[in-house]
Amino acid sequence: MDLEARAHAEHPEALRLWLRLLTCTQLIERQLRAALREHFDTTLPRFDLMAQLERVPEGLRMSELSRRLMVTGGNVTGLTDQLVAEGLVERIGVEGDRRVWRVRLTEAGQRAFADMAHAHEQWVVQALEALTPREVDTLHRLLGKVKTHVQTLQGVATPEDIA
Amino acid sequence: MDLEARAHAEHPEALRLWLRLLTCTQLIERQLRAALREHFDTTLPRFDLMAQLERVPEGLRMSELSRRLMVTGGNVTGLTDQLVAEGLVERIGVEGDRRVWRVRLTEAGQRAFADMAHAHEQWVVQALEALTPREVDTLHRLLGKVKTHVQTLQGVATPEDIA
DNA sequence: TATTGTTATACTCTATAACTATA
DNA sequence: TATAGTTATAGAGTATAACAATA
Repeated sequence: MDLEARAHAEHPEALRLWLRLLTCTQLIERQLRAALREHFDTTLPRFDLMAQLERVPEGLRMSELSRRLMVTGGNVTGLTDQLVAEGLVERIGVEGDRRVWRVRLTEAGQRAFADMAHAHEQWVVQALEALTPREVDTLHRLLGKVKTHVQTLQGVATPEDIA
Repeated sequence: MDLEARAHAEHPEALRLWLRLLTCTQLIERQLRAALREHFDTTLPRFDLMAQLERVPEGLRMSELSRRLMVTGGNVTGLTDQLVAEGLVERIGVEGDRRVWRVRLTEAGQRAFADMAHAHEQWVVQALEALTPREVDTLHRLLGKVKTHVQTLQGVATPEDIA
């Protein structure tokens, strides 16, 4: 358990920070995946897709889901197909452009998501409970700088990006 | 590009922090994967395996690599096989126990890793260049608290964990 | 012609479990 | 019997590219 081994060289502080960032994220993500699997028989990408829909009751088109989840269109089709088969989301035609779908949570999907989101939140809170509220704030702010910079580097340009 | 959508509920600060942590890590990791692929035709797990070996010239046994990389044994066998086929690492028998191997970098592997590590470091430095040295320090320290706590929760208990 | 979404396919990464060979 | 490592297999998760329908 020490992924933090890639350190060496001229900027050891930056490298060490990156490796610690990666380790923390992996530890928490692994736990969340396992817990979602165990308690709700679902996966993180499916949870994320539902989380996007939960914020937009009227639904999102496939291309918008693809952009927000940062995955290609084919994957969104696959995830959506699964969730439709389970009755958690539905595709609704958009009048005026018959190529486009709005995807939205069904009522069952809303109920299921509420349960999952509640448990998910508790797992996250537990993982981060070593930090004081002030430290949570500081971390959030500093990571915000990193996020903005990296997005600029990668030319993502998402003014409508929230949080 | 806004994975940071799962927020809501009773502890929105913790959730927001987790989602930002995840977004930052994914953005950087994606870029590193793409760059390793493009410039060195390799992958992050292979790079990580070589990074572990670079610190231990005499080599590590398969089980130790498995522990350090946080993946199961079968995966280490597969990664090692690939790297052996390319002449970057070698398996050496251990006298006294014929079940055990020491895996270590070959000379070619050392040279290849030095190149990759140098480029890798520059990519990381660039991703984190929005932070002052002091902020890098703060982030590293706060994430250290998270890491320790999560490892305790998961019962990992790794006193020999470095960094 | 361009765009939206789907299909087909393949590759990386990972886990589990059965297996071989030593101890 | 227990341990070190391997093999076999399966399933996420993701990407690319060709495709159909519609604009």
